[in-house]
Amino acid sequence: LGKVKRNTAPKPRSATENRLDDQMIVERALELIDREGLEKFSIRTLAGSLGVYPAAIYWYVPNRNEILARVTTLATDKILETIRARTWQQFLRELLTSFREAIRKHPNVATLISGQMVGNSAHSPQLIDRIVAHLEEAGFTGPALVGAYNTVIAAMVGFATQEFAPGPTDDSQEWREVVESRVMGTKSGEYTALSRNLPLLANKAFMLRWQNGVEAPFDSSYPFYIEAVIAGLEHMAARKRRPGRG
Amino acid sequence: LGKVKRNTAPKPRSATENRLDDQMIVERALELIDREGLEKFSIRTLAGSLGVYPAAIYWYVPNRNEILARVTTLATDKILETIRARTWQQFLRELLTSFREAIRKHPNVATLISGQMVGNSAHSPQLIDRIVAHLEEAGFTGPALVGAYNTVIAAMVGFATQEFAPGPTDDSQEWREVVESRVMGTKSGEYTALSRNLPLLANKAFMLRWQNGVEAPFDSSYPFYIEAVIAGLEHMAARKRRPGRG
DNA sequence: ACCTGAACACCGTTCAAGT
DNA sequence: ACCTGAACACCGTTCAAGT
Repeated sequence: LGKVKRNTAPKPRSATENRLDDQMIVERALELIDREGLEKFSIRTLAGSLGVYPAAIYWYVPNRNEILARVTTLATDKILETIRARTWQQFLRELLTSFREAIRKHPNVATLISGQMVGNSAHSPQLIDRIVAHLEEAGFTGPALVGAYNTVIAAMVGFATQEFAPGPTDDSQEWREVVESRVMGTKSGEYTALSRNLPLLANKAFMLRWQNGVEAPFDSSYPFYIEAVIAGLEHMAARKRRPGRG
Repeated sequence: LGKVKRNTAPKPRSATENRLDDQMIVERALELIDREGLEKFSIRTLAGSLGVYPAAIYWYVPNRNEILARVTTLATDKILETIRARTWQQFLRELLTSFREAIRKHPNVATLISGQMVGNSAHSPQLIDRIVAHLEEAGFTGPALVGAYNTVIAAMVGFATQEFAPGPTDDSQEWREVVESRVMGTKSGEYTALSRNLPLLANKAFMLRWQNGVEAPFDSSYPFYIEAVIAGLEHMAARKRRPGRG
């Protein structure tokens, strides 16, 4: 009522926070992305939230992509802390669980992480070192160690980032209609395996759901997935030990 | 020499292509993304490339996100065609290989696919039906079928989209320096497992590379990954058949 | 029905100028 | 050293107007 929208003018900073630095820029960016989503995030809203003009950001950070890269690091850099595993199997179990919990807390960065983090240069050497150490413990050496390492990283990132990635629309009713029209709107009796299992899969499976992991988490699929990944690596480790197999 | 940059004015359409439609919009969009990358893609350059004003696009397509969603579908909708498998294991082997080949041809859409496709509503019911049918063949029913299905989708999308996702910079020398400074720039002797295996992993592993899958594909890691996924699912199928286990 | 031409409300980034 | 204030070169999208 009578309020004027003034996006260009920064709000005054409070007395306690009258100096900017790069850490508070990245932390505030993560807060804003958590709250408003990635699409609404901009340097200008970030600056406004910090009470400065947009150009002030560039004194501390070279560009927007650098902020986003540091946001993904911030969202995932605690995943090692809770892990207390003795065996390599238990380590992987806890690693995948811990990573998923991090994404669950920051679902709006999920797409950033799958898009940037792995291909690029985020995570800490500590994490990489511990993964490699546990895979050596499992018996992997040489090219098999490389394969096992890449399998672990892809497995860690691949599931959870998909599970929690925001849907195509905020309106789950609209999303549901798109899914249903695509799955149902076909000649009856054509996709027999799919339609037979549709009650089981509906809203519980990739490409057949209308809510993302925040509202409808894959809480029973994920343990299955973890055990499948570990069993697969156990099999490959055993295969390595009898090289006559090919 | 003397050329004037005129981004706002559309080039005249040739006589053969003087009518627009949604299919050619999506196809041209994919071409432009393949050629110039996702960051440079815009409705305005797309319109310019088609010889029309930007607003003309909106007669056929509701918004930019819809174009991108249809681009991901276009880039991946042929993956079933080459598959001639008899067993479910061989089907998964060919599926993961075929999906990776699709991403290899369109690396600049990799981040779109991991960000949108799976969480959302892209793929054809045919693909889903065939995956479900082969997992039933493997012996999965009930919640285990859901787990196996989600495992297959996450496995299919997770690795290849990461592998081919564009790096943080076009300059691989710069990328290399970032990776090296992060991995090397630590107290010597601290990350023993990592530094011991660094020659093996360098530029062949996620987070330890400075080229993406286009220049340095994970051609030996991917078969390892496929076999690990299949072996893991075989293990879970066998576990299902003796329910006293757990 | 299909597209133009212009406008609206934004962007990221740069840069001289202030303090 | 750190930030302002304004500008540049873009965006996606809307809409009256043309044909």
